[in-house]
Amino acid sequence: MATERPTSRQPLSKQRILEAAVAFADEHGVEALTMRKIAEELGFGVMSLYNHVANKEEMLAGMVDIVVGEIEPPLVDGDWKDAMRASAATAHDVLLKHPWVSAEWSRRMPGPERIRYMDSILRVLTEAKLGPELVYHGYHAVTMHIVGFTLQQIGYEQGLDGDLEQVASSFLAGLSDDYPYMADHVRAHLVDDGHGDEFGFVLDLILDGLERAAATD
Amino acid sequence: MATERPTSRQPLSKQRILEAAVAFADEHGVEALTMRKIAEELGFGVMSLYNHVANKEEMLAGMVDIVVGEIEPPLVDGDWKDAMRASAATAHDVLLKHPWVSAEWSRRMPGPERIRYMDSILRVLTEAKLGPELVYHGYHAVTMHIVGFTLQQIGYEQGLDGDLEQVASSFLAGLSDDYPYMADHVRAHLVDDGHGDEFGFVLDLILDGLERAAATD
DNA sequence: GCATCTTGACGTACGGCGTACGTTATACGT
DNA sequence: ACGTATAACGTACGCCGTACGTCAAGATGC
Repeated sequence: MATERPTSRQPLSKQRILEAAVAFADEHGVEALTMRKIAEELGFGVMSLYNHVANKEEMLAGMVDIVVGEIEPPLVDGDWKDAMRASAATAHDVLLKHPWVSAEWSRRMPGPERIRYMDSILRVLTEAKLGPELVYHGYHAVTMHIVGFTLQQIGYEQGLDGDLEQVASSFLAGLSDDYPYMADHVRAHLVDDGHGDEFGFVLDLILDGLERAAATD
Repeated sequence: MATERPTSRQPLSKQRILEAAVAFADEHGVEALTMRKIAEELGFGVMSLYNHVANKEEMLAGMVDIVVGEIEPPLVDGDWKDAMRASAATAHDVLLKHPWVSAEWSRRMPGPERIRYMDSILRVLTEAKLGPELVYHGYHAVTMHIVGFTLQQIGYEQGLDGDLEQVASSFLAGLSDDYPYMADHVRAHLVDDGHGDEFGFVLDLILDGLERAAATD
């Protein structure tokens, strides 16, 4: 007859808080995330969270870093472009699975997992013998592509929350005839999601460009 | 002896509100922007704003669109790559002048100015005879680069608010020896801001890649 | 000249937010 | 057995976006 309630009353911890917060943000969006809701989810009072995280900002930083930890870093042996493509693909998947992360990624100093990830990218580029200048630019180009592209993709997808066809056609209806190219582009979005692997297409533009630049040094 | 106060008491309007809000966000950051502060800035009560804007979200959308209107669209005659480069450069400048815009850009449906801008980009790409597939991908690649790159650049710059050298070296001091490539990269950031025009470098990677892809069709 | 309608200002109030602060109950080293 | 540290809790504060009701001044119709 102890006073403990048997319901999921493992003690609080930073890890448990962050995991609950990530799950909550995945489901309801990061803009709906509040300290009170996370506490409630875990069955504690709001202020108990503050024994484990300094404030909401630190919690968000920790959440981002947990998600970054899910990304597979590139393998170091084998073709460097294949390795980068494979790792970028997992990064793309992870960011799509946690749609709030891309927007948070940019405005924060990197946490431990992100440092680890950055280092692995830089290592592969360095060992690809691109030279310091191209490693520097290439690193920025690749990470920019991964986060920027995914961010744009997510923005587009939830801009037309739900029925693509309906939203697009009503958008087209309201579009002035002065913008025929825009109208064509929207229609192009409607013809299946074909257009192949667009993420990979642009990534290859960058990787091939780097390779070519290294060759003509 | 009328009851009017002479101080800047032109009547409120949506345009005046948006301009004040843009200026405020430029100075204090968009996260510090509140309806009360904008109203105070203009010398009115909070709720008077709501006679001109539906809510804060609509206000933010309007603010973004005003800034997008500052971007120079590409010229349609002359070399298409030159035109794209020039327009992208002004976009980059504008986004740097209003550092909060890049982050807001992505999560909104386009407003009138952004539609106008999108159409002008698509027109140049179309008239460059890239073919529909490359226009589609190229449009996404270019706009992704402009917004994504700038967003990343801004995040980096305000991540180390103030003295670059100091922040970077203290970051290096706390960095584990397990990440030598990362350390090298941070040091590379320290050797002047040289590295030339990185924004343009990556943009050229994309533009040249598009051109080459069009040639080998 | 008067009545009516419209516009845009205003103040009040509500629910929710992040979090500072003081209190209390449990666990543990001695 | 007894201090001490840890981590839970509740209360309270200031700020947020905004729903709602009010009201003065100008525009409009007669």
